[in-house]
Amino acid sequence: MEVKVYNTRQKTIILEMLKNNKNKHLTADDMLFILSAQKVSVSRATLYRYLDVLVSTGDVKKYILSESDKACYQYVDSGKSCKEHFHLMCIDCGTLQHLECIHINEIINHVEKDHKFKVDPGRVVFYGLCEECMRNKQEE
Amino acid sequence: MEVKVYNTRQKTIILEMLKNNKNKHLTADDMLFILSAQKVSVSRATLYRYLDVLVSTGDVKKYILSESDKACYQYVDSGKSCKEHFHLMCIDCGTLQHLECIHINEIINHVEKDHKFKVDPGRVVFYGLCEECMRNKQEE
DNA sequence: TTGCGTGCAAAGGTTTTGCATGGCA
DNA sequence: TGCCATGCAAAACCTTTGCACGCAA
Repeated sequence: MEVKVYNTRQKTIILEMLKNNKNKHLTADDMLFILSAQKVSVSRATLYRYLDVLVSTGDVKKYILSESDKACYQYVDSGKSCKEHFHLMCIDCGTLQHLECIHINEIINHVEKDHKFKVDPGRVVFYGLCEECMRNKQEE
Repeated sequence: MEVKVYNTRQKTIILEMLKNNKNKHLTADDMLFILSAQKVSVSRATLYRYLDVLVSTGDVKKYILSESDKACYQYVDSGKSCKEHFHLMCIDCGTLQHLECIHINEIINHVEKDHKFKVDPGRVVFYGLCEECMRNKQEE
């Protein structure tokens, strides 16, 4: 049985805000702050509930940066299907790169065949250091 | 001025337990469960306090596997570098599998060399379906 | 004896949930 | 009108902290 989904003012507001902050990693608090600065109001519960939905549909990535224990969220452009490629998240600067690469797909097939585990690429995030941050680390 | 450090029963118990579970990611709850099964008791506060010390000395690695907000800890043998393995998290039943596999190292090297991104394997989680849940899905 | 370590309970901060109300289709 | 979504407050959750007592050296 199909579950109906309603469009609401709150969902529109949240989605717009996420799209306007595409390249930033936002905590729930950050988002509530942004929204309150815009003089629009969404309850914390609604925000978390909708973020959960967006994460499960793959429109938003959720991750936890090492330092703080807070969850961060980032909107992912669904123009190109992000469900079929991987993501590289820099743990220093927070930049999210999209990685399309045959080798990765080979690995997925390997894991499914030989390890009996069907990976959902859209949900996987590789954490590490991007080129720039790696260089900065070495200079320290 | 030097701060004195005392050896105690609790510290010995915790360190032994961590060494006996070298290749596993343990949450605080996991550890308390293991200890209670061994019929030894350490308070939660003491556990967290000592883990903090071990993390700061580098004997224990702390990280948060994304999406579960729990901190994981792992004893690190000072001799060898931390084993490079990935994790398979079943999005249905929540089981976490440890995946040690040569192909993984190839992928890490490939991503570092050709995509200029240094992956930290300890923090990467592959989300997907385990064998059992995959079978259950197909039967539905 | 000194003062670090411990256990308990309470507090802290983030996220989730129960319930009555609001509002989309 | 049916029933999903929302807001509020409370609960759940993991982790930290204050305080008095215990215990290593």
